[in-house]
Amino acid sequence: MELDHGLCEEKVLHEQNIALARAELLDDSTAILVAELFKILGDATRIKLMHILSRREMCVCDLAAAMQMGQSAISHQLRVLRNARLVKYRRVGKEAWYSLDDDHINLLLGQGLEHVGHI
Amino acid sequence: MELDHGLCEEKVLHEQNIALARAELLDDSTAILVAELFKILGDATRIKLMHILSRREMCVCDLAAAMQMGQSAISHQLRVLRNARLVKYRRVGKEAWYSLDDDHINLLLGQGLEHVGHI
DNA sequence: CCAACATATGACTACATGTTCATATGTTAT
DNA sequence: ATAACATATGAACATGTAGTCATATGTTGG
Repeated sequence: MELDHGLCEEKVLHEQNIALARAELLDDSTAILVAELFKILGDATRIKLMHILSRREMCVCDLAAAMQMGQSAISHQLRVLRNARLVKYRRVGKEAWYSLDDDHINLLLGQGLEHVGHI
Repeated sequence: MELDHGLCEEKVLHEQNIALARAELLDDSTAILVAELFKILGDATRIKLMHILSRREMCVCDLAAAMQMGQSAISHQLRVLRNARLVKYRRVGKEAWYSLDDDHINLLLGQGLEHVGHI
């Protein structure tokens, strides 16, 4: 990391911008939190899972069948979503029924779909 | 990928859920597009860059100075954002002034910040 | 208790990704 | 033309991640 490299030429104008940008800079922890949220949304499998779960509660085995993927892969991804509190689940006997944790996350998903023009 | 493993026990109930989920499944290309969008938002450096650019137009060298990072790293990240059409830039002499491409992306950023409770 | 089943998890592999270093490209002023 | 500067880019390296396989955990019915 090359910290103290010189500023640009037009010192007067640019230093003001730099100072302002620095003052308003997102602090590391916040940036990391937001990035981690988006990172979790940044996988097609998880997107599909969440899209399914936004419509109905499903158990792991059925999710695997619907997505035509192995149970283990689905389970691993559900753990990621669980850890990020994006999905919740309840146990019914040997089955685990998953659903979206709240509507806020559904809103984000919708915004994403809207942005790529598929809504 | 273990495609044809058996369904769960409660065939009747579950098969309906599976069929519905399959019918409403996001198609691959859409899921990948959305995932790629979120993936790009899934990095703290890019989040900070976009946060800065949501407030004011900045040139590469000043962004590097404000974020205390090397010019090359910033430039690489700006290219990622550029390719995803999340930022735009205009050349002024030797400088390149970057800004957010539109407000929609700013909305997504805000939603993310809101979700992690930092707004 | 035991067998069958649903889910979770650890280890491993293949692949993607962020930063750095060195260098190329392109612009301006002399 | 040349030097100084701002930006872009390629290669290399370190780290992270998604899926697979094998297996563990935990539940239900016999």
